[in-house]
Order: sequence, then structure tokens, then C-alpha cells
Amino acid sequence: MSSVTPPLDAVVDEGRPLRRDAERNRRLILAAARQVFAQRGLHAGFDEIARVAGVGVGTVYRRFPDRGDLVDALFEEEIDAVVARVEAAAADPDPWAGLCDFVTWGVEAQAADRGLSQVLTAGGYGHDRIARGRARIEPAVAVLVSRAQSAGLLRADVSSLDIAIATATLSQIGGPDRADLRQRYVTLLLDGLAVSRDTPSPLPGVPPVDADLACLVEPARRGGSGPAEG
Amino acid sequence: MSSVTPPLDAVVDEGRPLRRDAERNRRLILAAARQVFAQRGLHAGFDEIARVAGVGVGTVYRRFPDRGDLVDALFEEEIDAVVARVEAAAADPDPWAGLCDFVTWGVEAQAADRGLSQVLTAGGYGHDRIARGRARIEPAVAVLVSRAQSAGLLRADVSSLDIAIATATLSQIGGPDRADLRQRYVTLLLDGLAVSRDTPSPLPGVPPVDADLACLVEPARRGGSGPAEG
Amino acid sequence: MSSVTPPLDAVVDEGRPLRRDAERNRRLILAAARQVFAQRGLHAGFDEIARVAGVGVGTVYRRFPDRGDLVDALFEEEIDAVVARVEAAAADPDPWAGLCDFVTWGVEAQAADRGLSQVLTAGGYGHDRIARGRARIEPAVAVLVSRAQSAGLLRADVSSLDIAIATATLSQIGGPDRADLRQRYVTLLLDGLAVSRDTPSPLPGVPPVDADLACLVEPARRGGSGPAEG
Amino acid sequence: MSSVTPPLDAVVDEGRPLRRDAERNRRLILAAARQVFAQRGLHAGFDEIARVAGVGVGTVYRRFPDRGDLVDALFEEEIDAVVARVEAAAADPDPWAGLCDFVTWGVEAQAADRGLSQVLTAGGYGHDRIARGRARIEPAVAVLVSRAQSAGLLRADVSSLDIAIATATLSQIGGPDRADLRQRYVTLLLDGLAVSRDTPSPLPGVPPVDADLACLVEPARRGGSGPAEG
DNA sequence: AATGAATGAGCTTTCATTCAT
DNA sequence: GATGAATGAAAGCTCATTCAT
Repeated sequence: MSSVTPPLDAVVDEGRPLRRDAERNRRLILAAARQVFAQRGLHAGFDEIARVAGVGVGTVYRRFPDRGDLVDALFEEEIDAVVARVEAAAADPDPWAGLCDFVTWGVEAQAADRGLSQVLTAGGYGHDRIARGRARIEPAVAVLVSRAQSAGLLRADVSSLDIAIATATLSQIGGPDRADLRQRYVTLLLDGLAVSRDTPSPLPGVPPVDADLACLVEPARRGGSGPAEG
Repeated sequence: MSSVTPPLDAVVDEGRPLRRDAERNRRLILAAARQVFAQRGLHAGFDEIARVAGVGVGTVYRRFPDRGDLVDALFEEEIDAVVARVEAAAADPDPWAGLCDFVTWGVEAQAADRGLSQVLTAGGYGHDRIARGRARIEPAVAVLVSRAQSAGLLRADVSSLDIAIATATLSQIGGPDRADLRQRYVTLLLDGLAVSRDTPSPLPGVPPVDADLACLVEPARRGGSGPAEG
Repeated sequence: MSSVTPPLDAVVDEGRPLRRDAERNRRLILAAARQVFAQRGLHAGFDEIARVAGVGVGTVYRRFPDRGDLVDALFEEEIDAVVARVEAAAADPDPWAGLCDFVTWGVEAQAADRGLSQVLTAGGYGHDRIARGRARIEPAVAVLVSRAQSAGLLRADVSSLDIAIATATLSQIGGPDRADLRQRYVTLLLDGLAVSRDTPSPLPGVPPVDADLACLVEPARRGGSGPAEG
Repeated sequence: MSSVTPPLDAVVDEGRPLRRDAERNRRLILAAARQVFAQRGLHAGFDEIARVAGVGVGTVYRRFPDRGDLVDALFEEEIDAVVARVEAAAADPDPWAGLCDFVTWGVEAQAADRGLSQVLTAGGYGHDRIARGRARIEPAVAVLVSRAQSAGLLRADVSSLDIAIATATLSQIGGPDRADLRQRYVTLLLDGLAVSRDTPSPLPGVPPVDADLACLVEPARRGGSGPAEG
């Protein structure tokens, strides 16, 4: 690769590379959006993204005229990562271990990034690229699922979409740092998915305390990360 | 009880009874809030509650200066209903059936009322009374749980709070009318909670289709039930 | 009329009278809008109207959710005035004098209020009421026109709409205070409208000077060729 | 003329010739501006001019630091065309026919080019060169006018500026393709300008319909009452 | 005590102009 | 000299909350 070839993702659809500074800003904006979307969800204001990126709002709009464009650009690579992980899991010699790995990881990945779970589950965000991204995930999960079913380890009546829905749902538990909590329910889910079981898999972490009840993710208003309660 | 004596719950903390019309409005507001919170969640605008109640916004604010006051007043009786149901379930001669009944019902109750699941799980809503309400649920569930554990049917490493969290989480799936979808995951959960199992309990409903992925409850902005996407 | 009967124009369509202060603000807003529209045209920002009225923007939006509502409310009475004037002119015993009077007055009325000429000529502003208002003017002018034609004074090949267009066009000349200038062209128009003429009617005012060339009203904004009307 | 000597009008005031490519861009920009100003008027965004020219906005600003500079450069030759046409009209053996020709043509020329009528009438656009251009038109029209007046055909009380103003005003009627409509009013104007008349000149076109009322050119932008001239 | 009008900050989006590359 | 990305002010509109009536 010669030095004049720009990195692949710096190339816009028309094939024109971005100017150096523009590319720098594009990355700043994507980084900011990643962070802000992860914390606040996809409804976050462009103002905040711009502020975090250290650029003017206009710059964000120039580069990403609508929210879907930004979501598209941002999550394509995250979806790639998901696909890669499913495929890796499908390559695990132990079909059950592969499934467990993917569910465990998928819940954490979505918990770490509220935007990602919205992209994967909400119908409305992102454009064609995202839709195509989603479309790539499902067959990959389907492979994982049938492999485990063929091996007689995974119950026959679940589909790949059941896995997707269950995974996305469990990711709503707790904040980014509560993997310990979420993994208890992942364990329960996996025990429920197994064809048969003699003993329960031990639940990781410690039993929740009262305050943990408050950890379901917020139906998120615009302004802040928690309820405003006056 | 003379006609000027208001019912007990119309008495404010200072002990002063409300004027007759004020009491009527209070009830209208609570009824409206119950309906609106159920549909929109606890972030619903006071404007809408007032409109549904047929009173002015000001009246709502006068009676319930902050959202927590309204939530407190509103959900106390709903929490009573939850407690009643747990206790009924605990009275079931079959400990496992009792547990299943409560989980199934609890998921639907919270799905039918977004406000309820927020009250039960979100830290920020409601005041002392709600906290006390939550505190009454937990021991009741604990009874249900230990009974099933003592009978060797429920795995020993789950606590009553695990049940509460799992229940609230599953209620986030689908809209009010998607009990069919939610109950698939309730079934998985219960299969996961069992100490041991030879065969999976059959999943109810039909496998989800692609569009069902979009059914995770929205991090809900005010305006509508889905993302606005331009 | 008893003292509790509110003034007619304080009654909204549903028949509910406005509260006293709301009615006061409504009048302030209409007065402000009248002034601002007259100076700036119908594109004027709601912000400015609010500032001039001494109220918050929100108040303007509450009372007049879209520009058309404001235009409707504002220009209905101005259109009434136009109709009244046409009818008065049609009652003039001298059909030609009546026509001259209306044209002269009409040009000045529109010159004094840029909003009025936009309402009368631009397709997009205002709603049904304005459309109905326009519809009332045309037949009245038609009466004026046929009377003068029947008397053999007005050329037979002009229609009432020709008069409307010519009038609106001449109102674009000069600012509010340049009636002297406009009336020169009104005189030319009327001389052109007469069936026959031996001598020209003397042009009023003094011949324009170079600077007067700059007096044609301001041209269009970027967006398009017609009003945007939301 | 050697190949390095640029054409005369490529020489900036300081006398420095432009580089070959700079000169090419200058012409592209002028051509683009001519088209864009004609369609949108002189307020058109530099962005659009740049896009049409196929150059960057920065290039437009470098070459024409303010709008007036561009207007100056652009309309000088259009003004030459106006002067030429007036002079041709003045050479018509029939003084009245000459006047009619010029008025008719002038209205259409300005209607076809919104920028032109703004340059001719709006005070704020263009600089000295434009002022000098305007100054050349007036005497030429004065010749046309006095010839017709001397011949006893044109009323004595109009001045050349009256003609200019009337012409510019009528050009505001209708869009570029509505010559039919405009010429009705041109006819009225000319009938009004004649010293005496036995019968009206027939109005061309067909009487306007309701929708034609909406054809007056668009009113002012928000910012102020006059052109912004930077 | 009830009312609902008023507020005004906040988010969205656009665009004329400047300036780093 | 050319470029077009960046800027940031401005305007549109909404809504939770307050307060005059």
C-alpha cells in the first residue's frame, strides 16, 4: 500500500478521499458519537457530539447530514465485529462452548454500547448499510444455532432470532460495569437453552442487593443519564 | 363515617382533609396518570395527564408538586396487587407452579404497565412510600423462592432479587400485545431456573420473525413509540 | 350586548372566549405581527414578532401554531376593509371616479403593508379564511369594472383580475412614504385603462430623480419562486 | 497579441495579469453567476455559483471578495446590451415604435434576468462601474423619450426615469415564461403614455385567471429592508 | 383551589463567510 | 492560487414548569 492510498474507511462512497483535516475531524466525530451514543443512546443531540468532538455543529451536519448517516458509518464496523465474533464462535470445536461464548460476549457488547443494541434491535435507525449489516448477522447466528442443535445440545425449538432477542434483552441489565450482574442471567438463559441438564451451572457473581433492582436501563430522556426526579 | 370525612388516602400528610372537589380532581388525576404512565412510561408529560384527567396542568402540579409524589400515590396500590399475587402464588400447593405463575404474571403485569416496571426497577422514581412498597415485595418473593428451593425444584443459587430483575427485564420485550413473544423467554428462564431437566418445556408461540427484533422497548423519547428516523 | 359577552374577535372557533390576559396577549401579538409583517413581509421571524409584542415565542406558537393561522387572523379584517372600499367605490355615482378611487387607494393600501400585498397575491399564505377573503374581493371588483365598462369609460378588454394584478404590481414601487412616486404610475395606468383620451391626465408629484430608481421593493430569497408555506 | 497577454478585461485594477488558469476560473465563475443570478436574483448563495462553475467557494471569494465586485464585473456587459438596445430603438424612424420596442424588450429582459432588474433598480448592488453603467442608460433613454415627445406622441410630463421605473416594475409580473401576462400591462402602460388615443390598443394574451394573481415576484428576505451589500 | 397561558431554554438545521491545507 | 471544510450565529419549533388570573 503506497503512502498516497488513504485508509479504506476514509473513502466516501463516491470514491473521493477526504482531505487530511476533514478526515481527522470525521474520526473525531465518529469517536465522539461512539462515546455519546454508547452513553446516551442514539437519540443524543448533535450538539453534544460536536462538543465532545471539539468541532462545530455544522461540521457534524456537513459530514453526516442525518442521524442515519452517522449511525451507518459508526456501526458498520461494530457490526463487522459482531459478525466476526459469531463466525469465530461457530468455528469453536465445541458447538455449545461456541454458543455460550457468543451469547456472553454479545450481551456485554450491547451493554457497553447502548447505541449498538438500538441499532441491532430498533427498526428505525441507520440506512441500508445497517440493514445489510443486520442481515449478515442472522445467518451467521443461524449457523451457530444449528450446529448446536445438530449436536443435540441446544433445544430444537429456538431460532437464531430468539437468541438475538434474548441477548439484546439481557444487555439492558445494569450499567456498563455490571457484567457480573448480567452474567447471572446469561447463565440462567444458557441453562434454559440446553436440551437437558442434571445440575445448574453455578451463577457467577454475588446475589444482587436491593440497589441492583434500580439497574434496568433507563427509558432515557434526552437531558441526562438518569431520571430527573425533582 | 360521616360524609365530610374523606377516605383515608385523601388525607395529606399534615392531616388536613381535602375539599370535596379537590378530592374528586385528585382521583381523576390518579386515574389519568395510571393510564398515561402505563402507556408512555413515567416520563410522560404532566400536560397529557392533565388533558386525560380533564383538569388543568396547574392542578396536577398543585396536588403532586413533583413526579415522585404522583408516582408514590399511584403505585402504592399496584404494589399491593403485586404483593397479593406473590402471596397467592406462595399459597399454591405446588411450589414450582407457584413460582411459574408469579413469573409469568409479573412479566405481563410489567409489560402492560411501563410505569410499573419503572417503579419497581428504576432508582429514581417515587419516594419513601415506594421504597417501602418495594421492601414488601422482596420478602414475599423470598418466601416463594425458598419454598421452591426447599422442594428441590428451584436452583439454590438464585435469590428473590434475581427473580425480580429477570422478571422486569423480560417485560421489556415487545409491546403490550406481544405476550406470545415474551412468554417464549419466560419459558427459557424457567427452564434455566429449574434444578435439573430432562427435556425442554416447549416454547409457546411461533418463532420470531425479523421484524420482531425491533420489538425491544424503546429508550422512548416523548413523541411516539418508535424512533423518528428522518 | 351584556357585559359578559366578549368582543366577537376574542372568540376562537370553538366558541370559547379567551382568558383576559390571553386575549390581551393575542391582541399584542396581532398588533406586533401587523407591524412586522407590514415592514418585513410575511416571512418575518416569529421571534421578532414575539419580541415586538413583548411576549415569549412560545406564546406566539401557542396562539398561532402556524404562520397561516396568524396570517388568517390578521388579514381577515384588512380584507374586509378592501371589500368595503371596493363596494364604496362601486357606489360612486361616477363609475370612472369610483374605479380611480379604488385603484389609487388599493395601491397605497398594499404599499403601506407588504404583508397585505403578499396575502392578496401570493398563493401560499393563509388558509381557508384568506382564500374566502380573496374570493370576496374579486366579484366586488368585477362590479366596479363592469359598471365602468358599461358606461363606455373603461376599455372592454380588461378583467377584474387585470386590475388586481396591476394594482398589486404598482404597490411594489417605493417605500411606504413614496405615495407621490407611485401615484405617477397609477395615473399612467388609469390613462391606459380609459377607452379614449384627448389629453393626458397630469402626472402628480415631481419627476423621479436618479436615486428613486433604487426604490423597487426588495427581491427574492434563495429558496424558490414561491412562498414556502408550512 | 502574444499568448501571455491576457485579454483586457482579465486585468485587475492593479494592472497585474491573471494566471492562465485563474483567468479560466474567472470566466467560469462569471458564466455561472450570470445563470444563477438570472434565476435566483442577486441574493443567490456563492456556494451555488461555485458549484455551477465547478470551482470551490473559496475561489469565488478570492476573485470577487464581495458580491458587488461580482455584480460589477457581470453586469457591465449586460448594461452595454441595454444601452445598445435603447440606441437601436432611438434609431427607429418611428419614434413611437422605437419607444414601444424598448419598453417591451426592457420588461422582458428584466423578467428573464432577475439579477438585471435588481442591478438596475436596487441601490445596494454593484459598485462604481454599475453606477456608471446606470448613468449611461439614462441619457440614452432620454433621447428616446424626447424624440417621442417632440413628435407629439409621448406625453410631455414623463421623464426617462419614469420609463425606467415603470419598466422595472412591470418586469416583476409573472415568471420568465409569462411574457403573455406581462405584455398586457405593457400595453396598458403604453396606452397611458400616449398623448391621446381614440381606441385602446388591444390587450394581448388572454385575461388572467385566479391563479395568475400568485405570480407577483417574491417578496423580501428577513434581514432588513434593503439589500445587504457586503 | 383551579386554571391554562406564558415562559424560555434547548435542540434541530441551514448558510454566508473564513481559513487551514 | 485553489480548495472545500469549518465555523457559529440565527431561526424554527417544542415542552416541562411556573404563576397570574
